[in-house]
Amino acid sequence: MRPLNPEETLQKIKALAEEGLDPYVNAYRYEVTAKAEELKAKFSYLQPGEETEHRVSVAGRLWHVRRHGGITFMDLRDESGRIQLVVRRDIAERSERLSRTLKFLDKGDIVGAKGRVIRTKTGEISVLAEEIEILSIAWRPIPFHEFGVKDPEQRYRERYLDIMLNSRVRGAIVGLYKVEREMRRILDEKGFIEVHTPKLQPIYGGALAKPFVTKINALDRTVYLSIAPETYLKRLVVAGLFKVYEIAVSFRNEDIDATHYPEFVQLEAYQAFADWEDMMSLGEELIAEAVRALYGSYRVEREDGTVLDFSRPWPRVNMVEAIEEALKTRVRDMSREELEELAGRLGVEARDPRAGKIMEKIFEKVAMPRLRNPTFVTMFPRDISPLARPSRQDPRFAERFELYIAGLEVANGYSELNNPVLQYYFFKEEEELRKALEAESHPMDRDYVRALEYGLPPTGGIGIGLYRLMMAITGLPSIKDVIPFTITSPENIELVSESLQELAHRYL
RNA sequence: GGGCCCGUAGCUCAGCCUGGCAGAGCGGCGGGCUUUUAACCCGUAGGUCCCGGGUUCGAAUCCCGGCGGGCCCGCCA
Repeated sequence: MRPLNPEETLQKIKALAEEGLDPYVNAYRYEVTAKAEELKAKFSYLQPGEETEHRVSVAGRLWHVRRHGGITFMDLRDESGRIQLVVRRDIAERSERLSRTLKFLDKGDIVGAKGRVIRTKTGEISVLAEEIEILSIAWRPIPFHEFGVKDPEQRYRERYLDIMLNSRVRGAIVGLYKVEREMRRILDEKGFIEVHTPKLQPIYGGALAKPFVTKINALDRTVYLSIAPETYLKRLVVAGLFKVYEIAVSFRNEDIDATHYPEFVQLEAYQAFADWEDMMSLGEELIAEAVRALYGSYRVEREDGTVLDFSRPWPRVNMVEAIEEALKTRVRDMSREELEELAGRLGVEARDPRAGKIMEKIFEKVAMPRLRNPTFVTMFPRDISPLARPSRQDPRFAERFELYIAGLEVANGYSELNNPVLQYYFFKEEEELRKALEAESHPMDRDYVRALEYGLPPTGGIGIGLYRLMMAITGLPSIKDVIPFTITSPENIELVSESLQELAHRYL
Protein backbone atom coordinates (compact mmCIF):
# COMPACT_ATOMS: atom_id res chain seq x y z
CA MET A 1 0.00 0.00 0.00
CA ARG A 2 1.28 3.41 -0.85
CA PRO A 3 2.12 5.97 1.79
CA LEU A 4 0.13 9.18 1.88
CA ASN A 5 2.96 11.03 0.17
CA PRO A 6 2.43 12.92 -3.08
CA GLU A 7 6.11 12.78 -4.04
CA GLU A 8 6.33 8.99 -3.78
CA THR A 9 2.98 8.62 -5.48
CA LEU A 10 4.22 10.78 -8.34
CA GLN A 11 7.29 8.58 -8.80
CA LYS A 12 5.11 5.45 -8.89
CA ILE A 13 2.76 6.91 -11.47
CA LYS A 14 5.63 8.01 -13.68
CA ALA A 15 7.27 4.61 -13.40
CA LEU A 16 4.01 2.86 -14.26
CA ALA A 17 3.58 5.08 -17.29
CA GLU A 18 7.13 4.37 -18.48
CA GLU A 19 6.44 0.65 -18.29
CA GLY A 20 3.19 1.03 -20.21
CA LEU A 21 1.11 0.00 -17.18
CA ASP A 22 -0.71 3.24 -16.34
CA PRO A 23 -4.27 2.09 -15.60
CA TYR A 24 -5.74 5.49 -16.39
CA VAL A 25 -4.42 5.00 -19.93
CA ASN A 26 -4.90 1.24 -20.32
CA ALA A 27 -7.81 0.04 -18.27
CA TYR A 28 -11.27 0.99 -19.50
CA ARG A 29 -12.92 -2.41 -19.02
CA TYR A 30 -12.09 -5.90 -17.88
CA GLU A 31 -13.73 -9.19 -18.80
CA VAL A 32 -14.69 -10.95 -15.57
CA THR A 33 -15.71 -14.60 -15.84
CA ALA A 34 -15.82 -15.75 -12.23
CA LYS A 35 -16.57 -14.68 -8.68
CA ALA A 36 -14.38 -15.56 -5.74
CA GLU A 37 -16.88 -17.50 -3.66
CA GLU A 38 -18.33 -19.32 -6.67
CA LEU A 39 -14.88 -20.59 -7.58
CA LYS A 40 -14.18 -21.78 -4.07
CA ALA A 41 -17.48 -23.68 -4.01
CA LYS A 42 -17.14 -25.12 -7.50
CA PHE A 43 -13.57 -26.38 -7.00
CA SER A 44 -13.89 -27.55 -3.42
CA TYR A 45 -13.19 -31.11 -4.62
CA LEU A 46 -9.56 -30.29 -5.50
CA GLN A 47 -6.87 -32.02 -3.45
CA PRO A 48 -4.01 -29.98 -1.99
CA GLY A 49 -1.45 -29.38 -4.73
CA GLU A 50 -3.93 -30.29 -7.48
CA GLU A 51 -4.11 -28.01 -10.52
CA THR A 52 -6.76 -27.67 -13.21
CA GLU A 53 -6.66 -26.36 -16.76
CA HIS A 54 -9.78 -24.31 -16.02
CA ARG A 55 -9.00 -20.69 -16.94
CA VAL A 56 -10.89 -17.85 -15.27
CA SER A 57 -10.56 -14.13 -14.92
CA VAL A 58 -11.41 -12.40 -11.68
CA ALA A 59 -11.29 -8.76 -10.62
CA GLY A 60 -11.39 -6.83 -7.39
CA ARG A 61 -9.32 -5.09 -4.76
CA LEU A 62 -6.04 -6.51 -3.47
CA TRP A 63 -6.48 -7.16 0.21
CA HIS A 64 -3.13 -8.67 1.20
CA VAL A 65 0.13 -9.11 -0.70
CA ARG A 66 2.54 -11.71 0.65
CA ARG A 67 5.81 -11.66 -1.29
CA HIS A 68 8.06 -14.66 -0.75
CA GLY A 69 10.72 -13.90 -3.33
CA GLY A 70 10.07 -16.59 -5.87
CA ILE A 71 6.34 -16.78 -5.20
CA THR A 72 3.75 -14.18 -4.29
CA PHE A 73 0.36 -14.73 -2.70
CA MET A 74 -2.34 -12.10 -2.89
CA ASP A 75 -5.87 -11.99 -1.56
CA LEU A 76 -8.31 -10.49 -4.01
CA ARG A 77 -11.68 -9.32 -2.78
CA ASP A 78 -14.65 -8.98 -5.07
CA GLU A 79 -18.31 -8.49 -4.19
CA SER A 80 -18.74 -12.18 -3.36
CA GLY A 81 -15.76 -12.63 -1.05
CA ARG A 82 -12.05 -13.36 -1.23
CA ILE A 83 -9.88 -15.57 -3.36
CA GLN A 84 -6.13 -16.03 -3.42
CA LEU A 85 -3.99 -15.19 -6.42
CA VAL A 86 -0.66 -17.00 -6.77
CA VAL A 87 2.16 -15.68 -8.93
CA ARG A 88 5.05 -18.10 -9.37
CA ARG A 89 8.45 -17.01 -10.64
CA ASP A 90 8.58 -19.72 -13.28
CA ILE A 91 5.34 -18.41 -14.81
CA ALA A 92 6.26 -14.75 -14.37
CA GLU A 93 9.56 -15.37 -16.17
CA ARG A 94 7.64 -16.47 -19.25
CA SER A 95 5.65 -13.19 -19.31
CA GLU A 96 7.59 -9.97 -19.17
CA ARG A 97 4.40 -8.00 -18.63
CA LEU A 98 3.42 -10.12 -15.63
CA SER A 99 6.80 -9.73 -13.94
CA ARG A 100 6.83 -5.99 -14.58
CA THR A 101 3.30 -5.65 -13.24
CA LEU A 102 4.11 -7.71 -10.17
CA LYS A 103 6.65 -5.14 -9.01
CA PHE A 104 4.01 -2.47 -8.83
CA LEU A 105 1.19 -4.35 -7.17
CA ASP A 106 0.22 -2.86 -3.86
CA LYS A 107 -2.32 -3.67 -1.26
CA GLY A 108 -5.47 -1.70 -2.05
CA ASP A 109 -5.03 -1.63 -5.83
CA ILE A 110 -7.84 -2.75 -8.11
CA VAL A 111 -6.64 -5.53 -10.37
CA GLY A 112 -7.89 -8.12 -12.80
CA ALA A 113 -6.22 -11.52 -13.06
CA LYS A 114 -6.45 -14.40 -15.51
CA GLY A 115 -5.18 -17.86 -14.71
CA ARG A 116 -5.89 -21.46 -13.86
CA VAL A 117 -7.78 -22.64 -10.80
CA ILE A 118 -5.62 -24.65 -8.40
CA ARG A 119 -5.51 -25.72 -4.79
CA THR A 120 -2.17 -24.86 -3.18
CA LYS A 121 -0.07 -27.30 -1.21
CA THR A 122 -1.45 -25.81 1.97
CA GLY A 123 -5.01 -26.22 0.74
CA GLU A 124 -6.14 -22.80 -0.47
CA ILE A 125 -8.19 -22.68 -3.65
CA SER A 126 -6.45 -20.08 -5.77
CA VAL A 127 -6.03 -18.61 -9.21
CA LEU A 128 -2.53 -19.34 -10.49
CA ALA A 129 -2.08 -16.09 -12.37
CA GLU A 130 -0.81 -15.94 -15.92
CA GLU A 131 -1.78 -12.31 -16.52
CA ILE A 132 -2.50 -9.47 -14.12
CA GLU A 133 -3.74 -6.04 -15.10
CA ILE A 134 -3.64 -3.03 -12.81
CA LEU A 135 -7.12 -1.55 -13.28
CA SER A 136 -6.95 1.28 -10.75
CA ILE A 137 -4.64 2.47 -8.02
CA ALA A 138 -5.11 3.15 -4.32
CA TRP A 139 -3.40 6.49 -3.92
CA ARG A 140 -4.19 6.61 -0.26
CA PRO A 141 -3.32 4.07 2.41
CA ILE A 142 -6.37 2.05 3.34
CA PRO A 143 -6.54 1.11 7.02
CA PHE A 144 -6.76 -2.62 6.38
CA HIS A 145 -6.54 -5.55 8.69
CA GLU A 146 -7.67 -6.27 12.15
CA PHE A 147 -7.96 -2.66 13.21
CA GLY A 148 -10.07 -1.24 10.43
CA VAL A 149 -11.48 2.20 11.03
CA LYS A 150 -12.59 2.67 14.61
CA ASP A 151 -12.51 6.44 14.93
CA PRO A 152 -16.22 7.28 14.74
CA GLU A 153 -15.46 10.54 13.00
CA GLN A 154 -13.50 8.92 10.19
CA ARG A 155 -16.12 6.16 9.93
CA TYR A 156 -18.78 8.70 9.06
CA ARG A 157 -16.63 11.16 7.12
CA GLU A 158 -15.07 8.50 4.89
CA ARG A 159 -17.97 6.09 4.98
CA TYR A 160 -16.76 4.23 1.90
CA LEU A 161 -13.86 3.03 4.06
CA ASP A 162 -16.15 1.89 6.86
CA ILE A 163 -18.36 0.06 4.39
CA MET A 164 -15.31 -1.44 2.68
CA LEU A 165 -13.76 -2.67 5.92
CA ASN A 166 -16.64 -3.27 8.32
CA SER A 167 -18.49 -6.41 7.34
CA ARG A 168 -21.39 -5.75 9.73
CA VAL A 169 -22.08 -2.38 8.16
CA ARG A 170 -21.73 -3.81 4.66
CA GLY A 171 -24.02 -6.64 5.71
CA ALA A 172 -26.68 -4.22 6.90
CA ILE A 173 -26.64 -2.28 3.65
CA VAL A 174 -26.85 -5.40 1.50
CA GLY A 175 -29.34 -6.84 3.98
CA LEU A 176 -31.70 -3.90 3.53
CA TYR A 177 -31.72 -4.56 -0.20
CA LYS A 178 -32.62 -8.21 0.41
CA VAL A 179 -35.33 -7.26 2.90
CA GLU A 180 -36.87 -4.82 0.43
CA ARG A 181 -36.67 -7.40 -2.36
CA GLU A 182 -38.45 -10.03 -0.26
CA MET A 183 -41.14 -7.59 0.91
CA ARG A 184 -41.74 -6.50 -2.68
CA ARG A 185 -42.03 -10.13 -3.76
CA ILE A 186 -44.63 -10.89 -1.10
CA LEU A 187 -46.67 -7.75 -1.73
CA ASP A 188 -46.52 -8.31 -5.48
CA GLU A 189 -47.82 -11.85 -4.99
CA LYS A 190 -50.73 -10.47 -2.99
CA GLY A 191 -51.60 -8.00 -5.72
CA PHE A 192 -50.25 -4.80 -4.18
CA ILE A 193 -49.25 -1.95 -6.49
CA GLU A 194 -46.05 -0.06 -5.72
CA VAL A 195 -46.19 3.70 -6.21
CA HIS A 196 -44.29 6.91 -5.53
CA THR A 197 -46.05 9.76 -3.78
CA PRO A 198 -44.83 13.38 -3.65
CA LYS A 199 -41.80 14.20 -1.54
CA LEU A 200 -42.54 17.91 -2.09
CA GLN A 201 -45.88 18.60 -0.46
CA PRO A 202 -47.93 21.77 0.08
CA ILE A 203 -49.26 20.37 3.37
CA TYR A 204 -47.23 17.84 5.32
CA GLY A 205 -48.98 15.08 7.21
CA GLY A 206 -49.31 11.43 8.06
CA ALA A 207 -47.20 11.83 11.18
CA LEU A 208 -46.47 14.35 13.90
CA ALA A 209 -43.10 15.94 13.18
CA LYS A 210 -41.35 19.15 12.17
CA PRO A 211 -40.93 19.29 8.40
CA PHE A 212 -38.12 20.56 6.20
CA VAL A 213 -39.27 23.70 4.46
CA THR A 214 -38.17 24.52 0.94
CA LYS A 215 -39.41 26.36 -2.12
CA ILE A 216 -40.40 25.50 -5.66
CA ASN A 217 -38.91 28.37 -7.66
CA ALA A 218 -41.08 27.71 -10.70
CA LEU A 219 -44.22 28.35 -8.65
CA ASP A 220 -42.70 30.69 -6.07
CA ARG A 221 -44.29 28.50 -3.49
CA THR A 222 -43.29 27.14 -0.10
CA VAL A 223 -43.44 23.35 0.13
CA TYR A 224 -42.52 20.74 2.72
CA LEU A 225 -40.47 17.58 2.33
CA SER A 226 -42.69 14.59 3.00
CA ILE A 227 -42.73 13.46 6.63
CA ALA A 228 -44.80 10.42 5.62
CA PRO A 229 -46.53 9.13 2.48
CA GLU A 230 -49.66 8.16 4.41
CA THR A 231 -52.26 10.68 3.30
CA TYR A 232 -51.30 10.32 -0.37
CA LEU A 233 -51.41 6.54 -0.24
CA LYS A 234 -54.90 6.66 1.23
CA ARG A 235 -55.96 9.10 -1.51
CA LEU A 236 -54.88 6.35 -3.90
CA VAL A 237 -57.09 3.87 -2.06
CA VAL A 238 -59.96 6.34 -2.57
CA ALA A 239 -58.93 6.36 -6.24
CA GLY A 240 -59.46 2.61 -6.41
CA LEU A 241 -55.93 1.29 -5.87
CA PHE A 242 -57.24 -0.96 -3.14
CA LYS A 243 -53.88 -2.56 -2.37
CA VAL A 244 -51.08 -0.05 -2.56
CA TYR A 245 -47.67 0.46 -1.04
CA GLU A 246 -44.57 2.61 -1.19
CA ILE A 247 -41.02 2.20 0.02
CA ALA A 248 -40.74 5.85 0.89
CA VAL A 249 -37.97 8.12 2.05
CA SER A 250 -39.38 10.44 4.69
CA PHE A 251 -37.85 13.59 6.12
CA ARG A 252 -38.34 14.88 9.64
CA ASN A 253 -36.53 17.94 10.86
CA GLU A 254 -35.88 16.66 14.36
CA ASP A 255 -32.83 15.82 16.42
CA ILE A 256 -30.43 13.02 15.54
CA ASP A 257 -29.75 10.23 18.02
CA ALA A 258 -29.13 6.49 18.06
CA THR A 259 -32.60 5.71 16.72
CA HIS A 260 -33.53 8.87 14.79
CA TYR A 261 -32.14 10.36 11.59
CA PRO A 262 -33.71 13.21 9.58
CA GLU A 263 -34.16 11.09 6.46
CA PHE A 264 -35.23 7.49 6.72
CA VAL A 265 -36.92 4.76 4.74
CA GLN A 266 -40.24 3.18 5.56
CA LEU A 267 -42.50 0.77 3.80
CA GLU A 268 -46.12 1.85 4.04
CA ALA A 269 -48.85 -0.48 2.80
CA TYR A 270 -52.63 0.05 2.65
CA GLN A 271 -55.26 -2.55 2.00
CA ALA A 272 -58.94 -1.83 1.47
CA PHE A 273 -61.54 -3.99 3.23
CA ALA A 274 -58.95 -4.93 5.87
CA ASP A 275 -58.56 -3.79 9.46
CA TRP A 276 -55.71 -3.46 11.92
CA GLU A 277 -55.67 -7.18 12.71
CA ASP A 278 -55.09 -7.94 9.03
CA MET A 279 -52.26 -5.42 8.99
CA MET A 280 -50.60 -7.02 12.00
CA SER A 281 -50.70 -10.32 10.13
CA LEU A 282 -49.29 -8.67 7.02
CA GLY A 283 -46.51 -7.05 9.04
CA GLU A 284 -45.66 -10.37 10.65
CA GLU A 285 -45.43 -12.06 7.30
CA LEU A 286 -43.37 -9.34 5.64
CA ILE A 287 -40.85 -9.10 8.44
CA ALA A 288 -40.63 -12.79 9.33
CA GLU A 289 -40.16 -13.81 5.69
CA ALA A 290 -37.61 -11.04 5.12
CA VAL A 291 -35.65 -12.35 8.09
CA ARG A 292 -35.85 -15.86 6.70
CA ALA A 293 -34.73 -14.66 3.27
CA LEU A 294 -31.74 -13.08 4.97
CA TYR A 295 -30.71 -15.80 7.41
CA GLY A 296 -32.54 -18.92 6.27
CA SER A 297 -34.27 -19.10 9.63
CA TYR A 298 -36.84 -17.28 11.73
CA ARG A 299 -34.35 -17.23 14.57
CA VAL A 300 -31.61 -14.63 14.42
CA GLU A 301 -28.50 -14.87 16.51
CA ARG A 302 -27.08 -11.39 16.79
CA GLU A 303 -23.43 -10.39 17.19
CA ASP A 304 -24.03 -9.60 20.86
CA GLY A 305 -25.16 -13.18 21.47
CA THR A 306 -28.84 -12.42 21.93
CA VAL A 307 -31.34 -14.42 19.91
CA LEU A 308 -34.46 -12.96 18.34
CA ASP A 309 -37.30 -15.29 17.46
CA PHE A 310 -39.45 -14.17 14.54
CA SER A 311 -41.61 -17.33 14.45
CA ARG A 312 -45.25 -16.42 13.93
CA PRO A 313 -47.65 -15.53 15.39
CA TRP A 314 -46.21 -12.75 17.53
CA PRO A 315 -47.66 -11.76 20.88
CA ARG A 316 -50.19 -8.94 20.87
CA VAL A 317 -50.35 -7.06 24.14
CA ASN A 318 -52.77 -4.34 25.10
CA MET A 319 -50.91 -1.15 26.08
CA VAL A 320 -52.96 -0.52 29.23
CA GLU A 321 -52.70 -4.15 30.29
CA ALA A 322 -48.94 -4.08 29.75
CA ILE A 323 -48.64 -1.03 32.00
CA GLU A 324 -50.91 -2.54 34.63
CA GLU A 325 -48.95 -5.77 34.62
CA ALA A 326 -45.64 -3.92 34.97
CA LEU A 327 -46.88 -1.64 37.75
CA LYS A 328 -49.42 -3.95 39.39
CA THR A 329 -51.70 -0.92 39.43
CA ARG A 330 -54.99 -0.21 37.73
CA VAL A 331 -54.52 2.67 35.25
CA ARG A 332 -57.28 2.15 32.66
CA ASP A 333 -59.75 4.57 34.20
CA MET A 334 -57.27 7.17 35.41
CA SER A 335 -57.93 10.81 34.57
CA ARG A 336 -55.31 12.93 32.85
CA GLU A 337 -54.37 14.43 36.24
CA GLU A 338 -53.98 11.02 37.86
CA LEU A 339 -51.83 9.83 34.97
CA GLU A 340 -49.65 12.91 35.23
CA GLU A 341 -49.21 12.30 38.93
CA LEU A 342 -48.29 8.66 38.26
CA ALA A 343 -45.82 9.73 35.60
CA GLY A 344 -44.23 12.10 38.08
CA ARG A 345 -43.76 9.30 40.60
CA LEU A 346 -42.15 7.14 37.89
CA GLY A 347 -39.75 9.90 36.91
CA VAL A 348 -41.37 10.32 33.53
CA GLU A 349 -41.50 13.86 32.24
CA ALA A 350 -44.93 14.26 30.72
CA ARG A 351 -46.50 17.66 30.58
CA ASP A 352 -49.06 17.34 27.86
CA PRO A 353 -52.74 18.20 27.65
CA ARG A 354 -53.45 14.76 26.16
CA ALA A 355 -53.93 11.96 28.65
CA GLY A 356 -52.96 9.52 25.91
CA LYS A 357 -49.55 11.12 25.47
CA ILE A 358 -48.84 10.65 29.17
CA MET A 359 -50.07 7.07 28.98
CA GLU A 360 -47.72 6.39 26.06
CA LYS A 361 -44.79 7.89 28.01
CA ILE A 362 -45.54 5.66 30.96
CA PHE A 363 -45.72 2.66 28.66
CA GLU A 364 -42.37 3.49 27.08
CA LYS A 365 -40.80 3.77 30.50
CA VAL A 366 -42.18 0.73 32.30
CA ALA A 367 -43.19 -1.82 29.67
CA MET A 368 -41.37 -1.17 26.41
CA PRO A 369 -37.85 -2.06 27.54
CA ARG A 370 -39.02 -5.59 28.30
CA LEU A 371 -39.99 -6.28 24.71
CA ARG A 372 -37.20 -8.21 22.96
CA ASN A 373 -38.87 -10.62 20.55
CA PRO A 374 -41.31 -9.06 18.07
CA THR A 375 -44.40 -7.92 19.97
CA PHE A 376 -47.42 -5.92 18.88
CA VAL A 377 -48.63 -3.34 21.36
CA THR A 378 -52.30 -2.63 20.72
CA MET A 379 -54.98 -0.09 21.59
CA PHE A 380 -53.10 3.19 21.49
CA PRO A 381 -54.88 6.16 23.04
CA ARG A 382 -57.22 7.80 20.57
CA ASP A 383 -56.09 11.36 21.31
CA ILE A 384 -52.58 10.71 19.94
CA SER A 385 -53.85 8.88 16.85
CA PRO A 386 -55.62 11.48 14.68
CA LEU A 387 -55.63 9.38 11.50
CA ALA A 388 -56.71 6.13 13.12
CA ARG A 389 -60.15 4.72 13.61
CA PRO A 390 -61.52 4.67 17.15
CA SER A 391 -61.86 1.23 18.67
CA ARG A 392 -65.17 -0.51 18.12
CA GLN A 393 -64.86 -1.64 21.78
CA ASP A 394 -63.74 1.54 23.54
CA PRO A 395 -63.63 4.89 21.75
CA ARG A 396 -61.07 6.27 24.16
CA PHE A 397 -58.61 4.09 22.28
CA ALA A 398 -57.79 3.70 18.60
CA GLU A 399 -57.49 0.49 16.62
CA ARG A 400 -53.82 1.24 16.41
CA PHE A 401 -50.75 -0.89 17.10
CA GLU A 402 -47.02 -0.52 17.18
CA LEU A 403 -44.49 -3.28 16.70
CA TYR A 404 -41.52 -3.49 19.06
CA ILE A 405 -38.40 -5.54 18.37
CA ALA A 406 -35.31 -5.51 20.57
CA GLY A 407 -36.52 -2.41 22.37
CA LEU A 408 -37.09 -0.50 19.13
CA GLU A 409 -40.32 0.77 17.68
CA VAL A 410 -40.22 -0.79 14.22
CA ALA A 411 -43.76 -0.52 12.84
CA ASN A 412 -46.99 1.34 13.35
CA GLY A 413 -50.39 0.64 11.90
CA TYR A 414 -54.11 0.94 12.30
CA SER A 415 -57.59 0.63 11.01
CA GLU A 416 -57.65 3.80 8.92
CA LEU A 417 -60.09 6.50 9.85
CA ASN A 418 -62.45 6.77 6.86
CA ASN A 419 -65.16 8.93 8.42
CA PRO A 420 -64.70 12.50 7.06
CA VAL A 421 -66.71 14.10 9.85
CA LEU A 422 -64.51 12.54 12.47
CA GLN A 423 -61.35 13.26 10.47
CA TYR A 424 -62.25 16.94 10.23
CA TYR A 425 -63.06 16.97 13.93
CA PHE A 426 -59.68 15.40 14.79
CA PHE A 427 -57.83 17.88 12.58
CA LYS A 428 -59.60 20.72 14.42
CA GLU A 429 -58.52 19.12 17.70
CA GLU A 430 -54.95 19.03 16.45
CA GLU A 431 -55.15 22.73 15.52
CA GLU A 432 -56.25 23.54 19.07
CA LEU A 433 -53.40 21.46 20.40
CA ARG A 434 -50.88 23.32 18.26
CA LYS A 435 -52.08 26.60 19.75
CA ALA A 436 -52.04 25.17 23.28
CA LEU A 437 -48.44 23.97 23.27
CA GLU A 438 -45.37 23.81 21.14
CA ALA A 439 -45.80 20.09 20.53
CA GLU A 440 -46.19 18.92 16.97
CA SER A 441 -49.70 18.37 15.78
CA HIS A 442 -51.24 17.22 12.56
CA PRO A 443 -52.05 20.15 10.26
CA MET A 444 -55.51 20.57 8.83
CA ASP A 445 -55.59 19.02 5.38
CA ARG A 446 -58.85 20.03 3.71
CA ASP A 447 -58.06 18.20 0.47
CA TYR A 448 -57.53 15.00 2.41
CA VAL A 449 -60.91 15.37 4.13
CA ARG A 450 -62.47 16.12 0.74
CA ALA A 451 -61.00 12.84 -0.55
CA LEU A 452 -62.60 11.02 2.39
CA GLU A 453 -65.90 12.67 1.49
CA TYR A 454 -65.77 10.75 -1.80
CA GLY A 455 -65.54 7.54 0.24
CA LEU A 456 -62.52 5.65 1.57
CA PRO A 457 -63.33 1.97 1.99
CA PRO A 458 -62.69 0.44 5.39
CA THR A 459 -58.91 0.14 5.14
CA GLY A 460 -55.99 -1.11 7.14
CA GLY A 461 -52.51 0.40 6.97
CA ILE A 462 -49.03 -0.31 8.26
CA GLY A 463 -45.71 1.51 8.16
CA ILE A 464 -42.47 -0.36 8.75
CA GLY A 465 -39.29 1.57 9.57
CA LEU A 466 -36.72 -0.27 7.50
CA TYR A 467 -33.60 1.24 9.10
CA ARG A 468 -34.97 0.41 12.52
CA LEU A 469 -35.72 -3.11 11.35
CA MET A 470 -32.12 -3.50 10.14
CA MET A 471 -30.86 -2.20 13.49
CA ALA A 472 -32.99 -4.72 15.31
CA ILE A 473 -31.92 -7.73 13.30
CA THR A 474 -28.22 -6.83 13.02
CA GLY A 475 -27.87 -5.47 16.54
CA LEU A 476 -25.95 -2.46 15.23
CA PRO A 477 -26.27 0.21 17.94
CA SER A 478 -26.84 3.34 15.88
CA ILE A 479 -29.24 4.09 13.05
CA LYS A 480 -26.30 5.82 11.33
CA ASP A 481 -24.58 2.43 11.12
CA VAL A 482 -27.24 1.07 8.77
CA ILE A 483 -27.54 4.21 6.62
CA PRO A 484 -24.99 4.25 3.78
CA PHE A 485 -24.11 7.93 4.09
CA THR A 486 -24.93 10.42 6.82
CA ILE A 487 -24.20 14.11 6.94
CA THR A 488 -21.04 15.47 8.57
CA SER A 489 -19.93 19.02 9.21
CA PRO A 490 -17.61 20.66 6.67
CA GLU A 491 -13.90 19.87 6.78
CA ASN A 492 -10.71 20.89 5.02
CA ILE A 493 -9.85 17.97 2.78
CA GLU A 494 -6.26 17.59 1.65
CA LEU A 495 -6.05 15.94 -1.74
CA VAL A 496 -3.13 14.04 -3.17
CA SER A 497 -4.44 15.05 -6.58
CA GLU A 498 -4.21 18.73 -5.78
CA SER A 499 -0.45 18.53 -5.37
CA LEU A 500 -0.06 16.39 -8.47
CA GLN A 501 -1.83 18.63 -10.97
CA GLU A 502 1.23 18.41 -13.22
CA LEU A 503 -0.02 14.92 -14.12
CA ALA A 504 -3.32 16.14 -15.52
CA HIS A 505 -1.97 16.90 -19.01
CA ARG A 506 -0.87 13.28 -19.43
CA TYR A 507 -4.43 12.10 -19.64
CA LEU A 508 -5.87 14.67 -22.02
C1' G B 1 -32.00 22.59 24.94
C1' G B 2 -29.09 20.02 29.52
C1' G B 3 -25.06 16.70 31.11
C1' C B 4 -20.70 13.34 30.51
C1' C B 5 -16.51 11.75 27.61
C1' C B 6 -12.88 11.78 23.54
C1' G B 7 -9.10 14.27 19.91
C1' U B 8 -1.08 11.89 20.17
C1' A B 9 2.45 8.58 13.45
C1' G B 10 -1.36 6.12 7.62
C1' C B 11 -4.37 2.64 11.40
C1' U B 12 -5.14 0.87 16.66
C1' C B 13 -3.57 2.97 21.00
C1' A B 14 -0.02 4.05 25.50
C1' G B 15 1.98 8.45 27.78
C1' C B 16 -1.75 13.06 30.83
C1' C B 17 -3.73 11.70 37.28
C1' U B 18 1.86 13.19 39.79
C1' G B 19 4.74 18.99 34.04
C1' G B 20 11.22 17.30 32.42
C1' C B 21 14.34 14.05 25.12
C1' A B 22 7.47 12.08 21.37
C1' G B 23 6.42 6.14 22.40
C1' A B 24 4.55 0.77 21.00
C1' G B 25 2.25 -2.65 17.63
C1' C B 26 0.55 -2.86 12.79
C1' G B 27 1.25 -0.43 8.16
C1' G B 28 5.19 2.29 4.84
C1' C B 29 10.25 2.29 2.65
C1' G B 30 15.12 -0.79 1.52
C1' G B 31 17.08 -5.85 1.49
C1' G B 32 16.35 -11.43 1.79
C1' C B 33 13.17 -15.60 0.89
C1' U B 34 9.21 -20.78 -4.47
C1' U B 35 3.52 -22.58 -0.55
C1' U B 36 1.84 -18.12 2.43
C1' U B 37 -3.10 -16.97 5.05
C1' A B 38 -2.64 -10.30 9.58
C1' A B 39 3.70 -14.68 5.98
C1' C B 40 8.50 -14.44 8.21
C1' C B 41 13.73 -12.40 9.04
C1' C B 42 17.19 -7.96 8.94
C1' G B 43 17.46 -2.68 8.45
C1' U B 44 15.03 2.15 8.29
C1' A B 45 12.01 6.62 7.75
C1' G B 46 7.65 8.73 9.64
C1' G B 47 4.63 13.86 14.44
C1' U B 48 0.80 21.10 13.59
C1' C B 49 0.46 15.71 20.41
C1' C B 50 -7.11 19.21 17.05
C1' C B 51 -6.60 25.01 17.17
C1' G B 52 -5.71 29.59 20.06
C1' G B 53 -4.45 31.81 24.61
C1' G B 54 -2.70 31.43 29.77
C1' U B 55 0.31 29.44 34.10
C1' U B 56 5.49 27.77 34.42
C1' C B 57 12.56 27.88 33.93
C1' G B 58 9.92 24.09 31.08
C1' A B 59 3.23 22.00 28.71
C1' A B 60 1.03 16.23 24.85
C1' U B 61 0.40 16.63 30.31
C1' C B 62 -2.31 21.91 34.39
C1' C B 63 -6.08 26.24 33.45
C1' C B 64 -9.40 29.16 29.99
C1' G B 65 -11.70 29.66 25.19
C1' G B 66 -12.78 27.55 20.44
C1' C B 67 -13.32 23.56 16.65
C1' G B 68 -14.48 18.46 15.52
C1' G B 69 -16.65 13.87 17.23
C1' G B 70 -19.23 10.25 20.41
C1' C B 71 -22.63 8.87 24.32
C1' C B 72 -26.74 9.81 27.85
C1' C B 73 -31.27 12.78 29.12
C1' G B 74 -35.58 15.83 26.91
C1' C B 75 -38.68 15.92 21.78
C1' C B 76 -39.87 13.37 16.95
C1' A B 77 -40.10 6.80 14.17
